[in-house]
Amino acid sequence: MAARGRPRGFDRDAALQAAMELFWRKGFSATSMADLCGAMGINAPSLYAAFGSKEALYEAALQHYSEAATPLIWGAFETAPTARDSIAGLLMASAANLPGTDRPPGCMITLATAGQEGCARLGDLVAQARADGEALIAARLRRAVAEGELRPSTDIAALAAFYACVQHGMSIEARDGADRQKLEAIARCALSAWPMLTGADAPPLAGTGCAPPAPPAQ
Amino acid sequence: MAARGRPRGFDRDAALQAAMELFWRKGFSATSMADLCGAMGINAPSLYAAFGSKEALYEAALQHYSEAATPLIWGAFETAPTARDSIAGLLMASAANLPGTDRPPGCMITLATAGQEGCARLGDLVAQARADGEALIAARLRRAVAEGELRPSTDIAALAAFYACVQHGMSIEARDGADRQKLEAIARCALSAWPMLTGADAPPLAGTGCAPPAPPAQ
DNA sequence: GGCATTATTTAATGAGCGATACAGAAAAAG
DNA sequence: CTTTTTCTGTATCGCTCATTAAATAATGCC
Repeated sequence: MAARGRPRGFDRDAALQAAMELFWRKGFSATSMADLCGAMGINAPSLYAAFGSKEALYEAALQHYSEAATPLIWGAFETAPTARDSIAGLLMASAANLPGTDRPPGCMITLATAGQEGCARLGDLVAQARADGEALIAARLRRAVAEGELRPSTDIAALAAFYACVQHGMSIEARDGADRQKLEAIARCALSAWPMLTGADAPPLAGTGCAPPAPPAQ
Repeated sequence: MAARGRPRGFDRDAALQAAMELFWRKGFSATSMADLCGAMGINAPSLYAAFGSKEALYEAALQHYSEAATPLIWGAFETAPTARDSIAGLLMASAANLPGTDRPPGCMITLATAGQEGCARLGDLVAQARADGEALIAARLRRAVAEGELRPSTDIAALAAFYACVQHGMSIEARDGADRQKLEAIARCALSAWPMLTGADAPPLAGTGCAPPAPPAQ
């Protein structure tokens, strides 16, 4: 089937890339249609014809981001020989890629706040993507237990939450200007807990002096 | 001096509290004047007379938040007998207070994105507040070195960045629905690295299998 | 009482928002 | 060629945004 009618006068992928960078940097609601049209080099009707709406364009930009960023951050996660290597690779790749030299700093998914900005559907989308990351870590740890790398008593949920938390925090640090060296230092600190978290049968940090729960306040 | 003129018909602190919760939950630009007026129970001119502008109101709300939240999170930080206790208390208090049961989840300062939303002044304000938190941790660690608790070779910058990163990440987890138990598990994991990070003269994680730096991509 | 001062309500301001109607332009199909 | 189809530019839609002018109401001071 041939392309009927007047051909599109712009590169759809390049326009999507420009929209992604803008959404990534400024968030959903702070990015206006005028901003988008300016960065994409097209007028509003072309944008609507190609992407449907501002919300649909954000969704496409998120997909585009995920396809570009996932192999960089998670590329070696499943193929690494040990769970320890998987997580070390994840954190080190995050440290290498999150500082924004030519790109916006931090992870677009981690820093997205579309849910608070009134658009519940987009908020669920990015929250789900964040949860998927933690689930990937947990699945890798479960596999390590099944393969005998980790003890069955390993607190998988706690480890997955911890390393996901560190990776999320690194996006905030990156957005505040942290460079690669600083993020790598953070990653090394987080990884230094690995033997303690996986080497003992006792629950992590038992008897290390943490105060008992106090009633939540504020 | 007596109060001349018609007295104010609303409670300024209660209105500020309502504005704070709205900004906290939705961010600066996604919170409209109509939202604020509705939550504060006043009309726009009263808001402008009492606070000056939307931006000034955000600044006042941030100040109000800081005064209310700082003692809860950082209250025992300086008085704790050891740096280890200071940081454990910081993370455990964060775990106790960040899950939003009756309040918005996560830390207002950590999650603030006003800078990306076009208002540079407010962005600098919250970024500075985040940097201040890390500086507090670093100062506490320096004190611990001076008092002999920690070795002079301790990598203070790395430790401060790491624990600040974990605390920042906890706000993202809290906003995604993490409860107190989950955040406490994260805190325990982070604290379990303490002996490794402070017990050796060697730089943290030397020879623990972290890949050498690769060229940043994406 | 009347006057000065301050707060409140109502209503309106201009600007910017996301989204579209319409006409013209560029291609394939007949 | 004409017709059909699709894209592009201009101009605008109705709406919401933050902000404010004007009029009214409530207090202290005289």
